[in-house]
Amino acid sequence: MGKDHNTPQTARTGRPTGFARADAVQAAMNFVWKKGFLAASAKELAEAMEIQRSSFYNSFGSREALFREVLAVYGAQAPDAPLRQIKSGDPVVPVMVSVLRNVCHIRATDTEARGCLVCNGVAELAGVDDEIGALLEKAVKQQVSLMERLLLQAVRQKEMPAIHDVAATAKSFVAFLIGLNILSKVVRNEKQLWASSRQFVLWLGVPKAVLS
Amino acid sequence: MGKDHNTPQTARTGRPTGFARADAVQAAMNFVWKKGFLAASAKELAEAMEIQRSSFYNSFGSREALFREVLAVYGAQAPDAPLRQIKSGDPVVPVMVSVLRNVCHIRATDTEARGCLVCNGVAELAGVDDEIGALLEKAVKQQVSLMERLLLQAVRQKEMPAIHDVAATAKSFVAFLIGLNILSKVVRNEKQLWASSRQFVLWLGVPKAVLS
DNA sequence: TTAGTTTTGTACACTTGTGTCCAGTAGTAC
DNA sequence: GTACTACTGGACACAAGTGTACAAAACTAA
Repeated sequence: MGKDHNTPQTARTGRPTGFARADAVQAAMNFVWKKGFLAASAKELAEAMEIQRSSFYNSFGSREALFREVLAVYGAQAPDAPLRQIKSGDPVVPVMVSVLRNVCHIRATDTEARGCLVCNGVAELAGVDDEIGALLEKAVKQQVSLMERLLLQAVRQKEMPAIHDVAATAKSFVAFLIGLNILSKVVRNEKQLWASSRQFVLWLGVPKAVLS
Repeated sequence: MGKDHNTPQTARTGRPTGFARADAVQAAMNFVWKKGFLAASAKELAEAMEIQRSSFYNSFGSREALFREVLAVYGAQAPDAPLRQIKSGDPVVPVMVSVLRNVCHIRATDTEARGCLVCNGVAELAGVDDEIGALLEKAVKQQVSLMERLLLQAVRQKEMPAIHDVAATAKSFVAFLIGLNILSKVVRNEKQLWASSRQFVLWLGVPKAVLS
């Protein structure tokens, strides 16, 4: 019958899978992160994951299906993930600041200078790929909505001064964050990246005291 | 003898080239802009340029050589080109503002939502491709240096208030510009893009009067 | 016209990648 | 042990792309 590709659970019968799915997805993520989505062929992906191409197709079905899993994993471990965990009532500004600081640190210490997988992906696939491209576009739009919510919350909680146009400020923040991630592929100095980011949050009206 | 690939001049003897080189480069640019550098095969490029593959290799030598010409053409017609024309003594802030406004306009009205060729290219090739990737990285670094020079000039000419850390501010500007270009592939509304950009230049300390 | 020069159409000999198929292998359930 | 099931290695038949080679074509100069 139709094979269950997206089956995280181990089947209770039959020959067991000869590899850990999570490890394989992680390996695929690292490969795509470096090479880009389109340039990563099924052959190369299978090699990077240390599995056969037949196992690749059997377990994941297609490159696109794997990419969806890769993006889910990336989203959970990306430096901006803490922003998505903020609940109503939680402090916002300290998280925003630490996320920015972390982006600078992680991007600058990545010896391969890969930047952000989502940012790279949007640059590569938005408007080109209907499946993964659309997924990435959605991620960016959600990031914008999230920032609108968080900025409103921060103002309401008196963590920062009033904002005239929250929608515009949210987009400025997302634009800066994307640009920072791309720029980090070229400017490899953490202090310099942080100096720019620090500047940016001060413009937002974040009190200097929050910057430790 | 070794063929002169990068020969813009028409040879004075032999069979004449059956196509206009500038048009072919323009067609290649539009193709790469949409598809990306790595995904553009010599075959597809030749088709897009409406020439034979043999003519392609004969006239340009390689994909990389063509890409270099493409980038030169792009650089001259990109919306941020006016920044590179500013001489010492020229006004800076009006140009900065009009460049940002133009980026918003051009990106939003591009029906293919291709964003910026250089930004896309950096996301795709920085740290991966030694030839074109390195060229793009250089372009970004030059943009940072240029902004340092222009910000200093603007302050000196009393077009904007003093800046504490010019290097950091220049990088913030470049990061925002890159991010804006990437974001424009997802946020397709010119007014929204401009609202964010307007916000950003106000943070820079540009007087509201300059924003017409 | 003839010689000299350069471009162009087509073909060649690869290399790389694709998705599928299936026998063989390695487990579980009874 | 005997079913039953699912994963794996290797092969297959294409499809696409690479860079080069070379004769025919198309021009200039003498």
